[in-house]
Amino acid sequence: MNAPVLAQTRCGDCPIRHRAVCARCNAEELGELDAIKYYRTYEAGQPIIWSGDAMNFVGSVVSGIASLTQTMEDGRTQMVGLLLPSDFVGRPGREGAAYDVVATTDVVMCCFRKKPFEDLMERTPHIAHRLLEMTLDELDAAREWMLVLGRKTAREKIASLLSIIARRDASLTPGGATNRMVFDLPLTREAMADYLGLTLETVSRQISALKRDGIIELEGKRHVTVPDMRRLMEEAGDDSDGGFLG
Amino acid sequence: MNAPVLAQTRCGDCPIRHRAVCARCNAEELGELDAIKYYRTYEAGQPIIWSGDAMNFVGSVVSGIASLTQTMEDGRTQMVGLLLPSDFVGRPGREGAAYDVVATTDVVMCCFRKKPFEDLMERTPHIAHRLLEMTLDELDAAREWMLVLGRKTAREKIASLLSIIARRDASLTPGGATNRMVFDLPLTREAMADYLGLTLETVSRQISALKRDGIIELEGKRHVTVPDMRRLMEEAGDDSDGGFLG
DNA sequence: CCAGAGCCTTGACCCAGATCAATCCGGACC
DNA sequence: GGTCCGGATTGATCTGGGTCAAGGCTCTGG
Repeated sequence: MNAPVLAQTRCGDCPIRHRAVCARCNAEELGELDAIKYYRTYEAGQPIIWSGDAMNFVGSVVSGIASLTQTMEDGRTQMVGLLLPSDFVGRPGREGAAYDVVATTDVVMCCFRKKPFEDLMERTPHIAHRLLEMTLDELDAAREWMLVLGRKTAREKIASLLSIIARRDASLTPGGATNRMVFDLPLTREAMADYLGLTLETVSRQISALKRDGIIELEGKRHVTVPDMRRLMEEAGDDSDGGFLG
Repeated sequence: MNAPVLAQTRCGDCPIRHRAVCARCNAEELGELDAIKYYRTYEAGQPIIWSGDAMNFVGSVVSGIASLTQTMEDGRTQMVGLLLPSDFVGRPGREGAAYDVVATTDVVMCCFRKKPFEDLMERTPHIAHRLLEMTLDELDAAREWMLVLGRKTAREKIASLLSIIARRDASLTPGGATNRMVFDLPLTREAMADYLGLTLETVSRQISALKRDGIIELEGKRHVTVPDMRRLMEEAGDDSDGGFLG
């Protein structure tokens, strides 16, 4: 099932043009990247990296969904990042991993061996530049999320998560954002709870409530239709549409 | 009162060697930095930048404390970053500010005009490199904080904040970290509440509780003595000491 | 076809932390 | 000295979301 993806996924002609490093590379740099890259697949539920492990690669997600999580010794866990296709993983210049990375669905990663990648980065300023931009984006997303975790109600949290997933989904789909959105939830209720700082029961109840109130429609447990994104974003308590439309 | 600081603060001989850009610059680069830098002071409570405003500078905090906050239209606010001396402010390559930046105490900033700074960054790879490192640090801190916001109890949140402040304080003080720590809280109870996703009443109650239990001692409302950092960090629920000691 | 496993939903109850309200304390200013 | 004012504390009460528990779907495998 992954085979066709692997076969056609080449850095110079990447189906998703992973934002990480390819977007602005010229042919020569792409050649260098090609020389140090390799693909790996992980099955749903499989760990990609454990927090604290030495990490000898960086890379980006080609397909599937992975998550960054942090766990306290008594088992409380908090998801601190959601990695969708084109997202970058790894910390150039850092020794170990800071968080657990787990494949939430089946995942294909495009990896670069770390040392050569860092060398290339040294010689190629725009790669460092691009990486800085991406890291700033992630920082913004993390800070946005701090507001969700610290100040939003359970209902607002669910609405925020749904609208973020819808938004990211739209950005990957040619055709993009419309007022009516249809997508599949890539997360279990438990994973959503870990992301939102809630329990899975509360997640379930709030999803039922949003359904009852006509904000979303559900087909099965995962397939979501949002008849009116504006209403969903109101529920999320966002003061703007986050650039989602227009 | 700020005068002496201003007088002696020169990039090449900065009292705090602000981590931002100086640490690895050679004489020539320092000269270029000197040419585009200027100092600004802000009084406690004064806004430094409003979210969405155009931002024509980057810089670092020389003295005092500033905070990054996000506010929802109904007034709920969440602090998303605490800027202590040597911390960097600004997003090279970005247009506007993403958050409100407010001076929590009187603040002195060392600013660089943005355009020339970006040009310099273009020509000087190690500055971009340094900035990437710093942004990765901030991202780690933000993600660490997501665990605090999402999964910790009020008491653990307070203990986490106190130990972070103690830790940062120690790193600025020659002599550094010991098991007994003494410092001043740079934040009001309300600001602490905004950082922690709590109300100021809960903050007050939990501080009283930690005092009652002998985890901390208070002199006045702001001066804190931690007789045993290990106990405080236990209360914070951290699985490690965060590299604080040893 | 049934059994079992995973995941999800729903109900009943409880408690940590929010909310509302009454002081208190310490500095600034008259 | 007294008054004012902006924190901070403490108490009383309420409630959103956690906890515990009982099923319900749906897919897999026998």
